[in-house]
Amino acid sequence: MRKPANTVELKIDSGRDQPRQKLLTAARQVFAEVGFRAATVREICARAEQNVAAVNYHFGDKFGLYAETLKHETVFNEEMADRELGALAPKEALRTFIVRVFRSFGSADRPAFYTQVMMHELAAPSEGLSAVLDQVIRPRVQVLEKIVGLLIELPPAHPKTRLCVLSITGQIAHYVNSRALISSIWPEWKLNSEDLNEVANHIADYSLAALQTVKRDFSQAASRTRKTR
Amino acid sequence: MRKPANTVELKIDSGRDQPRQKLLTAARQVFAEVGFRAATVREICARAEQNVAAVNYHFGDKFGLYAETLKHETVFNEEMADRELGALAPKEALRTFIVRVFRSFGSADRPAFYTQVMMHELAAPSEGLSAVLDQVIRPRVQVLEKIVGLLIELPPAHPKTRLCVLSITGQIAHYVNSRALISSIWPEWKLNSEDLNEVANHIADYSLAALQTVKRDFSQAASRTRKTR
DNA sequence: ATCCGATTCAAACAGTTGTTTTAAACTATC
DNA sequence: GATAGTTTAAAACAACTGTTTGAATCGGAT
Repeated sequence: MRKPANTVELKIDSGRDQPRQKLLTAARQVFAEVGFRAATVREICARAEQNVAAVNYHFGDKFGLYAETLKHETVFNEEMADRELGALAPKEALRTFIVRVFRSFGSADRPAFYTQVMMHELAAPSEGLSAVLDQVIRPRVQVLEKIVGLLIELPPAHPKTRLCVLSITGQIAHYVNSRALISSIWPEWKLNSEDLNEVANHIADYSLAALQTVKRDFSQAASRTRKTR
Repeated sequence: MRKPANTVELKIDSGRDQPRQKLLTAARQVFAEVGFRAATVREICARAEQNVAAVNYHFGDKFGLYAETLKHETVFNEEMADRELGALAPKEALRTFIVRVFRSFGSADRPAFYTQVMMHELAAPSEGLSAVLDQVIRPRVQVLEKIVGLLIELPPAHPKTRLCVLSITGQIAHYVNSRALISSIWPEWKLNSEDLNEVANHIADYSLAALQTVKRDFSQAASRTRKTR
């Protein structure tokens, strides 16, 4: 035991690092299920069929494994998605964006890794939050700001654009964050991928209708003070 | 030490149970901050200026304290609020409902207890989830179903009503669940109570516009199959 | 076959957790 | 004021955590 890895060590002989890969996939499972803090290296090692010391040997410590886990899944293609969506009319761009995000959540019984990790990070933030934020959230928000800006004819950075973007992302995130709650309130609601597709289209319809009204109303009566009583 | 409380024991001599109350308020703080699992009885007892054994003596075990904590805050006046909303026109009822929920979240620096506990429960559910669900969530969802049903002229139990309700609750919940994320993306966005009031009114405007379109569109073309491409 | 570094393993370590124990302090009643 | 029941307090317990240790094992170059 001489070089217990803190320097990341490129490792191009990737054919022969089964333990690392097994640890990574097991870790992704466990971190997604219970979050960083509640995850135990013993559980991870058990699933990966590795010794308890393997995590510290290969990744330095528990958080090193977590960070590697977050890094590894970053094979997203924002530019392509951006270009692709830019070619569509804004209305259809919004709809396909929503449908695509929903699809990336995975099915009801097998939600995607980032989806679950983000929930844990939001409830009990660790150092990993900013990584997920930079790599997954921020780019998508920028795409949405652009689309919504076109739809309501306001700049992407306008406060009203931001509110509308959050109205959309809020609707989407709800089916991730509160899935347990929804299933508990409406037990017959299965939320399989077909259902989620219907939900995605509902959100698109709902938001397109709202955005059209925003476009119409917001331009002139920008500063309407409303009493909340 | 003879009767270490598992039978709840009404305790009407409430003037003299400082330790219990101090434990409960300290526990609410800690549970809200880090969730049930990550909370430690030592931290709770330290804040309550009580001995470590106090939790087990007064509440049986850690979860007994948690359950009592959840039970105790249920002195809400939902019924009154419900009756009050029924007297308003549906549009204004929706707006005041949203504003009121936002207000119950507390200000930015001091979010309400249930709000934070629910986040932790959703990310890492414990036995306490169903309690919060029954006492806080379900009643409010029913109120919303009624209002939205009136607005889109569909029964409260209709699937489309459900989707619209979730579109509204999703927008609201987003400012709770993802507050850390929002503050990180738009650091200048302070989200004080004035901001939140503006957000609440935006959500009302946004949703009223969408619901009007739903009412218009949904009645005739109920089963429109849409290709997602 | 031999050697040396890299890897694996069982065991142990140090710290934290919820809970229990045991005795002391308190409180109200006779 | 003595006494029985209730409450507090310090300490210890057992289980679990991430991490380290040091020896055993492996795999390829000599």
